[in-house]
Amino acid sequence: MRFRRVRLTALVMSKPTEAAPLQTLHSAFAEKVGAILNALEMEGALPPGSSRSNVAVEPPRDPSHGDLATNAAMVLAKQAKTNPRDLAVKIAEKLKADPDVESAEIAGPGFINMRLSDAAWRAELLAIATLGSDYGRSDVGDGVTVNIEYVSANPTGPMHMGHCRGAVVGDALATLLEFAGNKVIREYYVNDAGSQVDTLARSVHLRYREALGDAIGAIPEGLYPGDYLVPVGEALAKELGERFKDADEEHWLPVFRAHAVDAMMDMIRADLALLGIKHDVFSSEAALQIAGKPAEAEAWLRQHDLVYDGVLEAPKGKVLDDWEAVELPLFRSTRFGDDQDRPIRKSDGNWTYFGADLAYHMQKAENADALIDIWGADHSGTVKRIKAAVAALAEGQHKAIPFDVKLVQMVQLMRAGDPVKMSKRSGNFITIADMVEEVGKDVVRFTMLSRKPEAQMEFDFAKVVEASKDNPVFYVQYASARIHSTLRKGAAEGFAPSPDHIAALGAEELELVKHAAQFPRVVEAAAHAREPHRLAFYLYELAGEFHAYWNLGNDNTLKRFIVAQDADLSGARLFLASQIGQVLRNGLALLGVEAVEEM
RNA sequence: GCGCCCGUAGCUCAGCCGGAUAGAGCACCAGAUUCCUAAUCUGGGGGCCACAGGUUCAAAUCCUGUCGGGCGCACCA
Repeated sequence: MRFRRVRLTALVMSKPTEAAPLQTLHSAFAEKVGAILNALEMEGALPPGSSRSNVAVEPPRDPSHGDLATNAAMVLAKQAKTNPRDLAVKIAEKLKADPDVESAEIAGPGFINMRLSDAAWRAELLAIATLGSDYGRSDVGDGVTVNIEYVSANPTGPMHMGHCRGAVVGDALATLLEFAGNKVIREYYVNDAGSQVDTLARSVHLRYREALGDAIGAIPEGLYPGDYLVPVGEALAKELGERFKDADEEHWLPVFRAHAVDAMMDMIRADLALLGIKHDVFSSEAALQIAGKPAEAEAWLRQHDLVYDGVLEAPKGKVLDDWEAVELPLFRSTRFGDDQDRPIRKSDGNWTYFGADLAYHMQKAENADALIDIWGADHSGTVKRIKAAVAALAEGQHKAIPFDVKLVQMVQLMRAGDPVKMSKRSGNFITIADMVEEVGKDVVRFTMLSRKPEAQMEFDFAKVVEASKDNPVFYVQYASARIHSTLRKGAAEGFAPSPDHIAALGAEELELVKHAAQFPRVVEAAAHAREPHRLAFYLYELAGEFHAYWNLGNDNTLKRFIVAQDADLSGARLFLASQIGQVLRNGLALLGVEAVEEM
């Protein structure tokens, strides 16, 4: 497999080699190449300050080319006014002087292929053991505080399937970025100010009357019919008595709205907990408005001539009978790449969703260096305006506010090949609680993370519980289970994992180490790309390598982890097994999936 | 009509800030179980990376256009 390249510039500048408790073999080599290029600059073979932004040190696609390869000579030849191969010779010479480098050969148009010494790989195996659950942890995030807003489902009902993917992706991304050296704020935006929470309050009021003995009949069109509101109504009946039973709506609406939202958020938090998801901050849209944030934002934007009063054109390509031209306060999002300026207030004076959201993003930017929103693909149309808002803020404050909106595509639920029908109106939909109960948290999480989020996916209840390699989560967990089973058996027979004789590990075992040693690179690449699914694929491959090695023992008992007649070798192999298990565990932890010890 | 995402093996998908002969699983074919868990492994066939141009020493990857699929396009949320 291939890995995203590690940029030398960042690594070389970061810190001297001697400290580096987080240093792993691959980052060490990126630095070594950087040091060599520095030396060549001193010698005059390279112009000083040459741009290295395209220099990569990475495992070659074809393993027969060696353990590591660099394209440095090809990238820098032009700047050095020489040809790639001549420059490659100079770089390779210096690489060969490194004791960890067994060979450095020039190949193709100017690649330098390195083979590392077995000792270097054994040292990496020890590093895994030493770092333990910190193996793979990185400081590339440089302590930058990232606010990740995800889920943010409307507080009108339980979490259902539509929320699931974004929830899992956001959570895994948060964990990943933390591991990669960022400070992370996990935030949930509670949309408790719109008309839909009024609808919710009315629906709950109905259930409240029902609990007090009124015959409510069928739930009227336009209200939420779901049974989940029954206990909310009952609780309110108990708490408030008959006080609001026959009162006018204006009297009870605020009370019921607040109670209903609280009850829904409790339910949502419980649903999220089933998936192992916990947010740091819940921000209320209503509170934001009460605090006057949108008004502040508007004033600030008007000052900067970014909000003006204007009239929108009628939408094209779509016929609206009730459309009429109205003057509204508009944000100049077209100045930042949007197709149309966007209203921040409605004609009734209330804030639009966007108007509040704009202020909300400004609030988030007060406490974070970078922002990430995880949204469902059905909100793709609003990405440009919110990006415009953040861009305007950044411009006004003369600072960069990196901002990413990740769109996760819909999940098509299937059951043995047939689509599962859901209808929200009838209150008949599959909730996250249903899903977790049916297939388990680990399956839901791993499956959601085993596809890139911007691609549509199917989730087939029948397939995801299959206990076979067709199902990646089982495949990876099975590797973990096998490792623990071996360690248990070893312990029972008096063999303990030990680093003392890892010199006994041969080429086949070191192949496994080489794969495990990719983990820190994968973490950095996944964090950089903000794509946790890369971890899932990596773990699947590592598990595959492990299963392949395991099966060598079927044909040849001397290749098992436990070789009864050789305690030293057994200790070394069990040590290897336990470190592979460590890497699997570290990777699964980033995905929020348990590394099982038994299946 | 416009915007965003996607198009890679028969199927499901990786790979995409350019790098060496494009990968995996499923399915199909042929094998491995006196076993530390066969819930596994080994081997095989299978590709115009949607299409057409462009940039480059080098394009599945970047740019432009076309076609196909999904999502969205009122002051809703």
